[in-house]
Amino acid sequence: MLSVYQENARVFKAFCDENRLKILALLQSGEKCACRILEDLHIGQSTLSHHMRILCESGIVQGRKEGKWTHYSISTEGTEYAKELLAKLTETKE
Amino acid sequence: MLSVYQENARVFKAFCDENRLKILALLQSGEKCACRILEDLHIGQSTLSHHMRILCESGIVQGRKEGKWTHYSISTEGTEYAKELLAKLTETKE
DNA sequence: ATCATATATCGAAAAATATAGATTTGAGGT
DNA sequence: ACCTCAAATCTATATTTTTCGATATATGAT
Repeated sequence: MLSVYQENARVFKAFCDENRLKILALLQSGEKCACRILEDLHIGQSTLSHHMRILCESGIVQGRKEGKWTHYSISTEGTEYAKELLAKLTETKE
Repeated sequence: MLSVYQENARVFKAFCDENRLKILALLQSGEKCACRILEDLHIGQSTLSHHMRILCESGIVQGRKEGKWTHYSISTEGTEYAKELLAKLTETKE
């Protein structure tokens, strides 16, 4: 059981790591499979898989399995949710 | 020298830790001094100081020294910057 | 059935981060 | 000058996260 704070923190884990920001930058030009992302990053395959899991758990990225490949893309819904959450976390109500 | 990825990651470090989200929640009701925040959190004084530093480095929080106290508050400019950055990092341009 | 490829998972090591206690700094008060 | 309080810094430790190599799983090709 995660607290609300932990759940919210999980959303922003997508953005607080250098490699994950690089992955997001690659996905901005459209859906990519893991092997394609791997070509552009200087990390091992299992490390990439770890980052993709965190990105998916944050809701910012979604994966689509097709045969041997998993195609990853930026999730519009997840992104909207993160934007709303950021607004809520920083609004001041004095 | 930090990369642009590292600099952007630094902004979102404010939101990817449970205790920092609790601190931000406390600051939503207005400026608070560190000793006041400490009362509501189950962490040591040096640990709080560490988190306040990260929050300030992210730009989301600003500190104001007054005598013995440091008063912390949510920064409107920092918050706006984070919102714009989040939008940029997640926009798709296919 | 065997092989090759893509990716996830496992287990361990390395690196980064969070935490706490002790010390330091700095502002007031007596 | 001395004491107290607020907060930062220092040092060490605990915990978490990142990373990698090896292995497992699953799909498609031969």
